[in-house]
Amino acid sequence: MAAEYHYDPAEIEPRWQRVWADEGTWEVTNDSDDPREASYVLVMLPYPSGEPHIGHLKVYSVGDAVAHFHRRTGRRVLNPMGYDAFGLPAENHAIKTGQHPRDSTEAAIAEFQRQFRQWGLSIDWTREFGTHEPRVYRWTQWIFLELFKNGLAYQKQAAVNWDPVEETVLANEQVVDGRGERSGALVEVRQLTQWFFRITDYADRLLEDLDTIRWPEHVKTMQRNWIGRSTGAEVVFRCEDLGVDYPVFTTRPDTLFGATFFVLAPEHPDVLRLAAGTEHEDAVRAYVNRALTADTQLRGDVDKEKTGVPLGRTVTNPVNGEQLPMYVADYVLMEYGTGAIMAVPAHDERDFAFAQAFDLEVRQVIEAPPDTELPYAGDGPLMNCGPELDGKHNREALEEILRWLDREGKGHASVNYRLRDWLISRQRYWGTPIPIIHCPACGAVPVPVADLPVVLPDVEDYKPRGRSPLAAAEDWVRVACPQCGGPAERETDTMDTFVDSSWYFLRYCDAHNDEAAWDPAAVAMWMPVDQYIGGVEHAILHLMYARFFTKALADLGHLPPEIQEPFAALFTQGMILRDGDKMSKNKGNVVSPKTIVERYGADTARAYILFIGPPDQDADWSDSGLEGMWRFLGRLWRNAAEAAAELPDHPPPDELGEDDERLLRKANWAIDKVTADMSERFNFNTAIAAVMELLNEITPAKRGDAAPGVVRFALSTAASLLFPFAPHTATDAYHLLTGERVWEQPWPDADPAWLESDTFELVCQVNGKVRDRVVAPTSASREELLALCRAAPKLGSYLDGHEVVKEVVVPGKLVNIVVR
RNA sequence: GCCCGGGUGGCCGAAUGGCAUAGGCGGGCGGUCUUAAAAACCGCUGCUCGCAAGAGCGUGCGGGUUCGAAUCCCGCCCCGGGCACCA
Repeated sequence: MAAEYHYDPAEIEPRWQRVWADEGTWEVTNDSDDPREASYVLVMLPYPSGEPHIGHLKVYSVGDAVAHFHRRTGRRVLNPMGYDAFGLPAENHAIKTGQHPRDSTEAAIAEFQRQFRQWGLSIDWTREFGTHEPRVYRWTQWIFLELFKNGLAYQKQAAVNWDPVEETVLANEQVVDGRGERSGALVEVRQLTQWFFRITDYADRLLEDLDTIRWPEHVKTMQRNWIGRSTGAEVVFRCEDLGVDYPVFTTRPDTLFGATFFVLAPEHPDVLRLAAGTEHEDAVRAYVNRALTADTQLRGDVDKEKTGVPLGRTVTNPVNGEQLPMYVADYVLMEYGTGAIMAVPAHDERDFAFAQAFDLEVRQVIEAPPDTELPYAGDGPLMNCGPELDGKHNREALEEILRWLDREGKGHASVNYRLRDWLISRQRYWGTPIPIIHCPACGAVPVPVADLPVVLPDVEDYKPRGRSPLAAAEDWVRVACPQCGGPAERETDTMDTFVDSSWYFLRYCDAHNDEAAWDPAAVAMWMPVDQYIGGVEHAILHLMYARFFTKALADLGHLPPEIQEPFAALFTQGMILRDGDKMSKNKGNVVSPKTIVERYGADTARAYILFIGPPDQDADWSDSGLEGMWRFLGRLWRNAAEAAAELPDHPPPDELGEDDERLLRKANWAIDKVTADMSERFNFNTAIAAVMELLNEITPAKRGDAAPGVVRFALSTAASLLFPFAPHTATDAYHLLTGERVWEQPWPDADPAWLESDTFELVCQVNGKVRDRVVAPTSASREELLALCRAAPKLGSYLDGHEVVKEVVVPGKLVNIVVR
């Protein structure tokens, strides 16, 4: 090919980006007269720090491919961008350098904006915002107040997770294996008064509605496990000495007759009172002190030996009146159930371990299969439960016992959840201020909506000192109570940044509204998000919180009631690794998108990252793989440029030759393949491979005598199909060939006539092994196919002298002759 | 321990009951261009045996179902992820 056709992305890419920017090509209005179907394609908003990394390049390449495909298949697409701008890294940076977090964050945002434009992303930039802008967090505060006024935001004193490094409390979801998610520091338990959102009210709906959304199954499973719904019963055990009732939660009321002891958590408020005056008082006090100060990580270890101390008291088993000895032990958790359990060592592993350690009775009440050792947690007929129950299947007996407990007032059916309320206050500076005023006379008073936003004041010292840095802004803190006018103080904690990201997708629908957080009509037009894309690391935190917000806001009448879920479909993309390792500055194995885009152009980078493998899986970065994509895009563009310049622009001839037909068939096959890969799954890698195959057929060496019009059609089809992955190169190639703008063209339709052929290659098998291939007419009957196969040249020696046992014919594919 | 994924040429991967290895990368061989080399571009290339024609082998391991298995079933091994004293 002539050398004068030189692929130059440095010239091509900015040229088209300018057209898109000048014409506002990717902007959409909220005009409800637009007849096209609305499609909301959203990638999780980035946390702006430093500059974009390779993960950003991947996730936005995926999002952009989906957005382009939706547009060209006739939908009008909302594809917005914003920044999750509050958060600890910027604040920690401020502590170190004194630079205001706003300044470092906005510098990062500027760099993200610059690179996103360089990547040619098809974003509607008119809707852009950062969550740190007062015009935005004003409405974050408004949502807080709506939740507060409706009892969904509340303050309580509770044992909370304190991160000693970040010097703030954390939500349960942000504690992983007993350590702060960000800092990695062992979390301490502190009794503090904090703000919570009542997400537990929504546990059942969060669980049930998982069935209504198209999310990866493993993400749904993680959410189900996190919600952790268990059904069972609350049963009351009475301590006669003190005259106090102790309810327990159990999933196995059918094993009540097997209870042989009773355990309270060390944090249980009655522990010391129960032990008082008994011989165990000192031992109990010592045990409780040790348990409360011990490392929460160690305490949670499954393999840890069971420890505990007797309380010297008993409780009455309601079903048989037996007196069960009471213990305090740290394997019982205060946060779950009632902080007390009935122990059934024969049928629970943990109770069994404790009984072994303390030499307590193990009473079997459910028959186990032969050769099964205790503890046995499975089902079976009851035993040792008295004549009325013995022999009954435990599941049946469970219902009966429940009815009996209910009748006697000793218990009732009950449901428990692992999910806890969402702790949202943070003793940190760089976040949305909680719009509450504490008045000695009136209590916690909401800031009047007219006074929003409560603007984050500037402070000198960002370092948290066990309280929020905002507490130092005394002029800001001191304020008149909106209710009584008396002296009062502002709440100085800020909100968890996950609050900001729990509603940002609603704001995109109506980003410039100064009268309200959004116009319900705008939200009704776009929501729910048709395709959400992001990292699987948000499977619980962000994705659960956003679902909760959506349901709560719908309940409060701020969203159309039918919008119960924010994200109708979710795609989670895998990570880009280097030599099998995560990229990190420490390891020095970071690939910078900036370097790649500068050297090869955005299209090579974007298309390569989509071609590297299935996008939901982790993939290993390869520099030479990137070179391969560079060669492919160059080849496509040069072929297009050459054809545009040198082949006459005639329509395909009426009389098609063999090469014309082959090329037309391949082009239509590629249309069909790419369309299926894009609409049914996210198979960008195989879609791009199909365009490569098509191009391989078009190159001058392969195309033979194909007519110019056919070559031009095949090339422009290749460019058209490649557009979602390499928009600049595809646009330029298409424009050279046709003079048209590819993004204004509808997605190509495969012509069914070219998807089929008059003949096919019949595979001829003997005993399941391929022995020959012959050309067969597509219309051939079973008998004709069999005859063709028997006549295949290489089959003779396999059939001669053998008895034919069976013949299998698969039309369009193969014939298998079974011989003996 | 429990629950999900996954294991295919030298490497990334394609194929979800019917031609194993599409597409890409790398190496090798050959070619075009060049005085020559490099670069670029084009072609061939799973393994073993064979001069060749060809034959055999081949999807983590062992069994099974089937005319036919990478694909379905049973039992293992290994890797990744999630959960884990939640009664």
